[in-house]
Amino acid sequence: MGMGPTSHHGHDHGTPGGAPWAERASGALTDAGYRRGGARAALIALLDAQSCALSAAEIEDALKGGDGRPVARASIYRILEQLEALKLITRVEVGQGLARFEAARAEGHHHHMVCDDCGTVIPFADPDLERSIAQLADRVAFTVAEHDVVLHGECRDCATG
Amino acid sequence: MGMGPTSHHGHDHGTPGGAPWAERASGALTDAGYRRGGARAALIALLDAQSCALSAAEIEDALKGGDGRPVARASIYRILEQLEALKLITRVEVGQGLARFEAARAEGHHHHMVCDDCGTVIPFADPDLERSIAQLADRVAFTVAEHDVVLHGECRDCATG
DNA sequence: TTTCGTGCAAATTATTTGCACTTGG
DNA sequence: CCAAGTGCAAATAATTTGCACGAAA
Repeated sequence: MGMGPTSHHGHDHGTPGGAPWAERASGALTDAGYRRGGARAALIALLDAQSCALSAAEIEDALKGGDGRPVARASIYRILEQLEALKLITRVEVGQGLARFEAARAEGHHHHMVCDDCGTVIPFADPDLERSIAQLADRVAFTVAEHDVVLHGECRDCATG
Repeated sequence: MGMGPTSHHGHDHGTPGGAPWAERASGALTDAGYRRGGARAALIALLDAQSCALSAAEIEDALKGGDGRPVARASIYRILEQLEALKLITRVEVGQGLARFEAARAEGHHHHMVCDDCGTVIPFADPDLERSIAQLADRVAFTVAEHDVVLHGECRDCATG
């Protein structure tokens, strides 16, 4: 239950240019007693480079395609499970029958729009929406740890063309 | 594209006691050219009696357990697919690796809280949240047809006991 | 009767697990 | 050296599909 390698405390917003998430993830894994492993490092690097959620299959393909080293599907799922347990990544299900995963960064909180026509997933952020959810979370007889908002519809390309 | 049995127009909130959804569903199916079928009727009746989303397995068990007549799993999925295509039901995915379905009633719009501990799914409604989503929908370069909000955390029972 | 609806069983797809081999500490 | 990390292939779980029979129009 360490605080992580660096001396940050509480939130850690900002730092938009660099990407401390990969470091934080590696540190948290070490703290949790995990060893260093090639597959895991490749997966973390890939997730860190994404701006939105990827499915296990997409991760496998990206790593196979030279964007890191190839990692077996089973390892991908196992690593994703570990990362999720440590809250380092977030699982996103948008109704396509598969799960997507993305780095959980305090500063990059967002939700998703899904084009039910072409399947594209587009991220978006909205402070007002977050405020509504925060207020709601205080009122319900339920301890809210996370929340997900998914908008379904048609993306501009599908609506236009 | 009928308006349904009664002469409502625009929103139709209220009608809490009766349940015109089953009728509307049957009517829409007939309009769409479907015949009348026992399995489908049983499924519609079951969905109409629920206050929240059920999974395919739960539907199968409920129907097998005397709450209607037994329906084969394949038929359940096929019927759910038809109902979803006609927007008569809504598919809800809350991150448990399975899909849930519920009647799409204009007057009963709500979202879901999922206890990540015991798996219970609890419905809730919040006008302020809806307002935020409606405003957001107007601003984005995306045609929003539906939306889903899922709160993850711990239910009162799991937090207390 | 003629087409659609339904059940059963096999097929698919996403994900998990078992086990042998490799590697980090 | 030893336990943890990883790959491969088989096992599961949810959902879909093919085909034959029964029912609605």
